[in-house]
Amino acid sequence: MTPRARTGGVPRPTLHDVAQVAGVSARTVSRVLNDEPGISAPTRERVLAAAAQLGFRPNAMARNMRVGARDSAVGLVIPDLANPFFSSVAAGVEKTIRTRGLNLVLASSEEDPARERSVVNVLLARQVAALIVVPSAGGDHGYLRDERRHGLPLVFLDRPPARLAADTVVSANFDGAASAVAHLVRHGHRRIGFVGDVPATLYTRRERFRGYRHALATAGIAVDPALIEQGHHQNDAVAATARLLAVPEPPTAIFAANNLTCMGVVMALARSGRRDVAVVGFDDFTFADLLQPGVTVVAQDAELLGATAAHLVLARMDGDRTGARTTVLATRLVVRGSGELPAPVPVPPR
Amino acid sequence: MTPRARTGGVPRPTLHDVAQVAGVSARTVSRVLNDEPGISAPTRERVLAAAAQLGFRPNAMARNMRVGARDSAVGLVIPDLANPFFSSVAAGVEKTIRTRGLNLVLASSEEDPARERSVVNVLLARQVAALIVVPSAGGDHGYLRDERRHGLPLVFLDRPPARLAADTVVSANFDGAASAVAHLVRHGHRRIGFVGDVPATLYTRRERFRGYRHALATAGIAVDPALIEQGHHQNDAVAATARLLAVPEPPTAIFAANNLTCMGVVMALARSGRRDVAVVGFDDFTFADLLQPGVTVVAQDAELLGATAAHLVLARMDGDRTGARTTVLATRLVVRGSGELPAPVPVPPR
DNA sequence: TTGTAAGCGTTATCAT
DNA sequence: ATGATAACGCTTACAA
Repeated sequence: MTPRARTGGVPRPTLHDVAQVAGVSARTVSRVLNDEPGISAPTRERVLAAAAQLGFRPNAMARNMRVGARDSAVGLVIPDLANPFFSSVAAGVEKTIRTRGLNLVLASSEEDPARERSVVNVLLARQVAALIVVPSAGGDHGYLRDERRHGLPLVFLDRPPARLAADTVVSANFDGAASAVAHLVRHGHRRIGFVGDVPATLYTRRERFRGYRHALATAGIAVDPALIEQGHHQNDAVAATARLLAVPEPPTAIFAANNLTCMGVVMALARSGRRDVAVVGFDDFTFADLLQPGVTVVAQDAELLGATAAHLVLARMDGDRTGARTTVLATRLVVRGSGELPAPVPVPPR
Repeated sequence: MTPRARTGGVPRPTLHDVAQVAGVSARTVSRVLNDEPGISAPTRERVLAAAAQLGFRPNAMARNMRVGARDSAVGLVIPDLANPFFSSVAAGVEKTIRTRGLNLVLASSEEDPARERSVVNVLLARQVAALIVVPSAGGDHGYLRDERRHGLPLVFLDRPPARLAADTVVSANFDGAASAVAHLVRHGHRRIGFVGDVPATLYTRRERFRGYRHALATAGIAVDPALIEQGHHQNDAVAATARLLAVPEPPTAIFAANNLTCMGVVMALARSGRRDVAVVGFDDFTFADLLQPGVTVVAQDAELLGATAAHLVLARMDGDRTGARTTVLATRLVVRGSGELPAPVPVPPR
């Protein structure tokens, strides 16, 4: 009757219990279970039998502690599990790390820096072998400097950290956005609306907005503040689109800066029966090709983003001690129709 | 120079290191960090300062081991992280357990019973506080009987376990499917195709097929094997739909037994320009309401499914020792247009 | 108010 | 080929 404060039920058998049943020492059981050499066949048999009979399961916590190794888990912090972009990222991470027998521990920060820090601390206390973080806007990651010094593989994903130099994997947000807007310009548009993420301080939002402005500037088009809107959820974007269409000289095209806003823009246009407004979105989504017209997007590969971060983690675990690096993954313009709608008023020839 | 086999870098400071710097014993540091009473203010200060200076982080593994508690994590095994249904389930679990300070450890089984068993073993070795499993078809969960005996809260989700009595949370698959098909019958259809999950042995597939047959039988319609198809991925369902439309007396309506197959069916119909075939799907999906026509579905609440399983886990952790129970969550028919297309040939009056 | 010793379940070291 | 003992980092008696 050991005084173990378990959830209830019979206490779980330990190595010693197995040893006792098998009539050997704990060390021997350990040897057998770890396939160490120098064990006689009969002993081996007896130990295995005893373990099976008791339903023995090694305690990985105790093992890790003794071996001084960190846990065999990689922590991943994402802002929102229900957003398909982030769940694809998670899938990419999981597929990559499990080739090395590592597990995924997932936590959600709800896009809140305080909560992000709290879950990061929990993961670190659990001795995760590495940490991948999609940082929330407004955070400060200086507190992770020590961890890096202590050798923790730490990679930031989709957005760079604040006040800390660390490995980072991001999409080519600026280039992608610029190419999207240039695409619209090429189709004759000069009044191009922007519907961005929230908050406006978010890295991806800022970069994509830079790309938007750059493409306009390149085309000699002035940025009209009346054409700049935002909204994080679909419904916000629906409202934003309505506002855009109501300005005195409304846009003939809209660039939607992420998957959710793009869905909102598309919804708003579909509901109001406007099939003349061109749309290009950032980040692809299911059914973008089935809508009428198909939605032209700048696609980023979410799984690849996750896999790339995971590979970086593995390299660090393998002893790569080179300086922090930033990897930028190219985006790809996927032409489907909505981005090729011509501007209604033909551009006058030069 | 302690001989710790860390990933590299400086070894991490321990309680003793902090004690040494603060000039107190480890016990005192422990007291301060756990806010135990009986500590003088100055000592407290010094300890806190030392901990901060060293960047000390308590080792949760060591703590749990001593306290005899299990890990503060709940393990969740799902077949596929990239499937929005399962990521919503995960979101529901996460939101619920974090109200109790528990973390989510997620693993993917790839719908493979062998892999499922392997990841379950890894999670158990990690001493997860509880386990929620979406079991793959063809598995045998008898090996978990001991765990239940040892008091491990264990809940099966979306599908029941094989060869084991344990808590289970599922949707009303039979009822939902039957109501979907009855809905089509009500709109005059008598040639109703079925596009099911893969494998055909999958619990949800079997239940939904039972519902399909039941609804047909109730309407006095014989099941025509030529109208039964299947496909797990969208593309398979696209092909399945094409085959259905090619049979001598093709269906005027299709019941798609899950979200992916439904997307495939809708895609196939959209691409072939068939707007006359009615469709009802099982499980809702984004944009189902934006397509032309909107897709009528039997919606199940994936997040609620996850939350319900998590609540069951919490109850078990709180000491609920009653027998294994099965919870069935109702589905809801969401009418959007595709399921209300009338059968082209009017049904002759009786 | 603070410290000492023991022990959680495992593995490493050194014997035998 | 096998075992006794210490140790991993922490908390819980029990002293002082």
